[in-house]
Amino acid sequence: MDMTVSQAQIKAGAAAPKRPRGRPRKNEEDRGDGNRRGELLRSAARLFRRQGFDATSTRDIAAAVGMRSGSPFYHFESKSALLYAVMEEGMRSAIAKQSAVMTTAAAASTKVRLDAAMQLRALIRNHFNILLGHGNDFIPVMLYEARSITRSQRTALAHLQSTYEAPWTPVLHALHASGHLKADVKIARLLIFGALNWSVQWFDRRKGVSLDELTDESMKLFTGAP
Amino acid sequence: MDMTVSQAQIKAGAAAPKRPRGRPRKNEEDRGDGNRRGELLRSAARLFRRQGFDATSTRDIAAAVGMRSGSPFYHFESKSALLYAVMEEGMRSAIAKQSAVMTTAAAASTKVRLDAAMQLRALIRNHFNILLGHGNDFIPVMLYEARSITRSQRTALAHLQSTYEAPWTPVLHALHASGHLKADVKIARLLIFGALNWSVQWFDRRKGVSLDELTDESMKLFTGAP
DNA sequence: CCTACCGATCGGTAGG
DNA sequence: CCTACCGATCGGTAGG
Repeated sequence: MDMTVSQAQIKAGAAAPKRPRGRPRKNEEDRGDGNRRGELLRSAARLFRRQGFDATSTRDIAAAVGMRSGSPFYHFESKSALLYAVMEEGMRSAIAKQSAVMTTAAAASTKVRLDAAMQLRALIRNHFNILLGHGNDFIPVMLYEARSITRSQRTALAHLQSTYEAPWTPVLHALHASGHLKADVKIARLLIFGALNWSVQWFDRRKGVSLDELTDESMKLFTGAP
Repeated sequence: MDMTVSQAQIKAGAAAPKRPRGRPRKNEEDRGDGNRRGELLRSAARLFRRQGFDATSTRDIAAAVGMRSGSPFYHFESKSALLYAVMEEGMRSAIAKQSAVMTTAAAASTKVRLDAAMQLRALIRNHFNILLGHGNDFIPVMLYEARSITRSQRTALAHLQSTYEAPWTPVLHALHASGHLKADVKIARLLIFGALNWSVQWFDRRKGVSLDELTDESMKLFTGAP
């Protein structure tokens, strides 16, 4: 720390004292607001969503957080590692929000056996929020840029997606058993996710319809009752 | 035609006889199987769908039809003009197929007032075929690469899309009036298209489920009855 | 995290 | 439709 220049010079041929190289340790990058990695993730998500992955250069991302062109590679191995990080962060956050919502829904219910329709409503409402809520670019990026990650990354993501989708299946089975859902559960789940996910393409926050209304209409469409 | 070299040389400074330059006339490019433009369109559609627009180079497309790197620009002004041509061709073909289907459905019916559920079924079945049928890459490209065309191209496409969607609205209104569709018609249409369009992401032709089954389950999900 | 840079690739064009 | 080419941009890296 207090080593003088002359002392350093005595070690002839030894490396001069440098700032640490390489990517920062996990607990370094996660703490505080000096979280440049997080800023990169958020900016990358916004740009990837707006322009697409291929049309966004690492220079664009660097500029968005006030860095020079080469600096994102201090935080991420490659551009596609950055894309995958956006997707993974999006899925982890979505899974966390969904469990919180389901826990709350369960606690609010006075019945031992939860009403399946109410649960589906909670799942759909939360899903719309994840897709369309303000500043939520991570999941849209995951949905529409899956082509640009490697096969093994896709496999890893598929596990997170299974975790996310898991709570939907028993709810749909219950609704099928009670006659509220007529279609085959497996295909219904795929069609329902499609209907919801596609909203990213047309939903306009400024145009009147609220996420609650969207949820009501979805429930009517899929189960015949709000 | 029979002008000799010496005759040509007499016209000092005049342009020597050349093969015609520029893009071919409309009636030239549309006739016969020497339709290189059509081959370019089909190959571009396949590559754009597989790899995405940005990840596909004009060299890839040229190679796919056995051309050299610069030759696609003989047929199309630019790469994005090629993309737009794929989308437009996709929409025109889809509109044509849909009208044919609706005409047939009307002719097959003995009732003056067509059954709305039967019409919706026909529309959905045809839509699945357009999305998932063998070699149909044009519409998937249109659905997932809209970001890469210009605003004015998007406006032009929107007109074609309105034409395509037009027959759906009265059918959905009829089903709403008869109580088979509970949701708001406008939102229902958006959600239904989402459910269908998303199938491009997960449908696997080799995995058992047929387009007819998919249509049945869709009808059950949206109207409660196959 | 910055400076300075490299090799590769890409859309597009002139001229035949 | 081919040949030969150009300018621009891009992901990524060495070294500090």
